[in-house]
Amino acid sequence: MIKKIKGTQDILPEETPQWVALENLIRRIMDRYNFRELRTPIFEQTQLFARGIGQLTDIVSKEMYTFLDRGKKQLTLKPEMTAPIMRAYIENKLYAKAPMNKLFYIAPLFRQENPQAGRLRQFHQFGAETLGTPDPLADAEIIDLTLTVFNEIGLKNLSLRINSVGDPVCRSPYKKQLQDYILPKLDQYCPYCQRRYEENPLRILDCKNPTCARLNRDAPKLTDNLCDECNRHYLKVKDQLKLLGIPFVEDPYLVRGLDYYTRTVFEITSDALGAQNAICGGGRYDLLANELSGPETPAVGFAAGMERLLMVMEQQKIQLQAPARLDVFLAALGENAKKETLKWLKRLRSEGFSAETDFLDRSIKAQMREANRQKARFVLILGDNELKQNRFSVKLMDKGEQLNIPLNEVISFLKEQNKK
RNA sequence: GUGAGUGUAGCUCAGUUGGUUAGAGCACCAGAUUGUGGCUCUGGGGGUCGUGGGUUCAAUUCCCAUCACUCACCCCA
Repeated sequence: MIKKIKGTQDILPEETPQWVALENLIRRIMDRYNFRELRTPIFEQTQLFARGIGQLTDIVSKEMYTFLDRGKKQLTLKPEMTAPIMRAYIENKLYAKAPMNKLFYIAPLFRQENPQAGRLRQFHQFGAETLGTPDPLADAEIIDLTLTVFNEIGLKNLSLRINSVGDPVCRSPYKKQLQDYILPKLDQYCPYCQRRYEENPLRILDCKNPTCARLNRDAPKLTDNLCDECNRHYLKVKDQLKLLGIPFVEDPYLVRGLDYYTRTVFEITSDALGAQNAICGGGRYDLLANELSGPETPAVGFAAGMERLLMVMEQQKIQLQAPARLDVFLAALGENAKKETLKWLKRLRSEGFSAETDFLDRSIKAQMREANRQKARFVLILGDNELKQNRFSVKLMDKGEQLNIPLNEVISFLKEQNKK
């Protein structure tokens, strides 16, 4: 048997309504916040991610699906959306059409990691990016937007953590300061942290190894060493969150994995998930456009994991949409009646009813069972008796009643019933 | 890449201290009700016990290997 690729999932018909409902809700809210959808190709030149996300990040160094096409071009299935959005923004010169662009996406992404609860090789994210302003109000709007989506879904027990990672001006002296603090105890840190020491000492701060966390307790904090501008920015973001009534926790150890972040970073986690408990992450990335040879474009955005959201929703028994119900099941008995079924189905469907019949030549009993299985509201029975009288037997499945309705009145009868 | 756990019916799982025809619940089909669903009752179909090898008179059970899945580490959505 040929099986699906490890870490991928079939989304079965019983699950798709929940997906579609979630997507619709996201689109409605994006519309209210005036973000517009941008769709980009499923693959890109590998260079885009290598330069945009950073060579040293886990995503680029070991998780990308990269391959050569027939022209020996190196391509990569997109592992995240911020770089492609920025590429499209630069390539299509959106900055020239408007001084500021608010964009959103819903897209499948690919990372070659070992799957586990809440982690897949093909997964889906939705997200939004505000391009073209350094204003802390934009940071706050992005955070408010994500929480609005989660609140309207009805999610409970989320927590928002925020931090500022500064900019190159304040980060490099701080890096040195941090390395000076760590160096005397470097041999006590875990092997991963020892490796991070040279390349990315900031990441040592959010190591979850208990020993490392203990050693980090008295480490200098970047938030205490921000330059004036970064500090003012961070204060304004926090002010706005307070004004909006959004509860948050400052986490000086929150350091996000991708290289392009500057200033604001944030993460939203749910206690309903396993080890992979982040449902949303984001922040400001003022330098990415430059990195990709575009015009200087301060930007802020977020990405949220759809599968993880759906997992939390399932745990919290949140159903965005009532399960689908069939309006009408047409049960036909005998050759003469069967000849008429498709014509009647077409009529019912053109009147807006969902309608189905039996294609397996089954008994009336089996057809009724099928109608019940599909939660049909009405069953129209057409047999020899009905044909003789030019009438349908109409069974109201919820009540168990059965009526006799002339053929030419059945549509208006069903419409009348529908109003109740 | 590393570690642990699990593979028995469509699904969830029992079970066999190695022994003839491998079980339950749910689901499916049929009958009780020969033109009527849900509830109930009765019956039925469906399994190379993940795969390959070894030990044995005999393996679904023990041993080895292998594959798949799951969870976790790293990191992330």
